[in-house]
Amino acid sequence: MFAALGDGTRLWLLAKLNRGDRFSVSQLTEGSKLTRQAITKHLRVLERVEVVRAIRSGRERLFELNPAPIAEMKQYLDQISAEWDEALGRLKSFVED
Amino acid sequence: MFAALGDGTRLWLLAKLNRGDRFSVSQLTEGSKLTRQAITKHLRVLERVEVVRAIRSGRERLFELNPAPIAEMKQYLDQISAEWDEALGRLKSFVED
DNA sequence: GGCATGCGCAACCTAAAGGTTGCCTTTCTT
DNA sequence: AAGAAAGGCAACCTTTAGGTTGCGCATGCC
Repeated sequence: MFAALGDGTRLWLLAKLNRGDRFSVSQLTEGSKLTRQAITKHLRVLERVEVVRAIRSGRERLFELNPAPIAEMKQYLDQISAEWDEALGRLKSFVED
Repeated sequence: MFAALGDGTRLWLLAKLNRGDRFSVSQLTEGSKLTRQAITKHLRVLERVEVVRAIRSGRERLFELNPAPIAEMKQYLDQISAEWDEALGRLKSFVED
């Protein structure tokens, strides 16, 4: 999941899909300096971790964002910082004693 | 940042540091099947994005977690899902009209 | 039917990521 | 003072990630 977002091009794709519109592969390729194939590969990566979802309409594949795994990730980060805060709390009360 | 967390070993390291304790390189290497050098490299990656911080004490380098960039990342994800929710809202009111 | 459009598949290339090994320096211990 | 413990550095290897090119297959349009 983190790895899927750990690439500039893919973050850029997410940004394009962010407004809630659906885009075809060719549309997503526009303005990217990369080949359609490259974009396809990136989309495949995003698809595998389900942060993006494709529905085919005729000869096109329209991609849209899927918010669920993003929420999951936030939870994970919340957990990390919560445990960290707790640890800081323990340290503080230890120092104060 | 995402890329830095996009590796199993590094997530594992973060998990070890998560309780708020400080660990030396050797300590972090224990139980990991990898060489000390490999761990060092991973730590360097985490250090570069500042999710981890090292302080040297004698001949050791003690690593600790730095919560700030994690919070930053959460904010970023919040922004994504907020914009997505907003888009869904627009869609909903459009359908209802 | 015939041609353009939108994609997928496969082969291939190159650079970078992940790992190991060997050796050297610094610090601690006794 | 000498040896052990903790690390850093550099060279090297192997796999994977990111990209391109060429071709083939549907779908849409006239």
